[in-house]
Amino acid sequence: MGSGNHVAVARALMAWFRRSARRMDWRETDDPYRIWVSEIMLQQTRVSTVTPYYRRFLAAFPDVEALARASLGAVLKRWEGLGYYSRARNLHKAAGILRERHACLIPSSVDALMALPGVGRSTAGAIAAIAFRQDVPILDANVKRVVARLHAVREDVRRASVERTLWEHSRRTILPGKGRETALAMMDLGSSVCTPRAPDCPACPLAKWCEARPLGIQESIPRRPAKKTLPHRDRAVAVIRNRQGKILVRRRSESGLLGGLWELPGSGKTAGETLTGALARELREGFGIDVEVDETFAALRHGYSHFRVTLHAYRCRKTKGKVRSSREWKWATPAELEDLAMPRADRKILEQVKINLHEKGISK
DNA sequence: AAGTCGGGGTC
DNA sequence: GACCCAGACTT
Repeated sequence: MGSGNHVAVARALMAWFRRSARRMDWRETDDPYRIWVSEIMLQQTRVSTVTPYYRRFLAAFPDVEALARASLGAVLKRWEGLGYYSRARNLHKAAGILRERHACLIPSSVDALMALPGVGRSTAGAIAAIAFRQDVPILDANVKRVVARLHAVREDVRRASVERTLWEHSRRTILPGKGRETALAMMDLGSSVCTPRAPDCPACPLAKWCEARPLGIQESIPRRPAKKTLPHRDRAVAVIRNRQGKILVRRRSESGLLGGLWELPGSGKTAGETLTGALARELREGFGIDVEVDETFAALRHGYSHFRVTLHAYRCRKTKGKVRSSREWKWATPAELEDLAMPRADRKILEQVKINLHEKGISK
């Protein structure tokens, strides 16, 4: 594409955007805090998924001060089910930094934004462009796809050298003085017209400049990496009730998978072990209690980003010992369990527990 | 550069 | 089932 066409492309994009802009809660505000929250929630997450979470989160934490003051547990509870929980941890941590060092103000420069935990170049660009109306580029999945097709980039778009090229292409789409509108327009175009599969090229305002379209290769850009089959694990989890009918739960480490969430105690099996044997061992080593592993009442398949797991839920009875562990744990009533942030899979297991209790006519 | 990190909508 | 999503961070 000739360099002289960039302004024409940008103008065509703007004209299309004025007719086709999508409406979203976070587009109705100029509050940088709200836009920041939305950008974090939207990382690797669809608009339709985010919307209800965004509303509940902002109702609970309406500004930086409220978020910084809240406990991590309260923040994670509002994030429960949204996934990628490091986003919530980083958001909470960043709020603390903003309160201590920035008088609760969101910085406006890309570099200062990138210094916040959980804010990379793309998110920093989006906040600077949308909240502060700067002429800076973004490169989310939508924009990456649009510019890769526009310039017929056949290489793997994850390669660093290719990514630098795409950033430059994104920068050239900015209509001077219209950084905010350009960013929103490119995202909308990628979301509603230049879609991963079956793009609606006849409706595309950039069709006459698109290099992929005349070659018929638009659907194979960006090039997908070869699919790899995800490993599968089996895991046993225990439902242990004490004499008050409370259930034993423990809190996961704040780093790593599902960090900071509460879960049913459980274990994977190592070589030469049975699943129930591994569960008994984990409870002995991790909590200092002996249990009798009773019947299994649920098996749940669940997929994570890089592996799959089948959770086998066992009812267990404590036969000896008092719970003692270095990890954080508690006996929780059903009502208390509702207030803890838990992984989706564990939540489903507990739903089964409730149903079973109901069927057996046991109250509370 | 490659791996880690969720969950659900959608085809 | 596989693919995809307003990516960041660690190793």
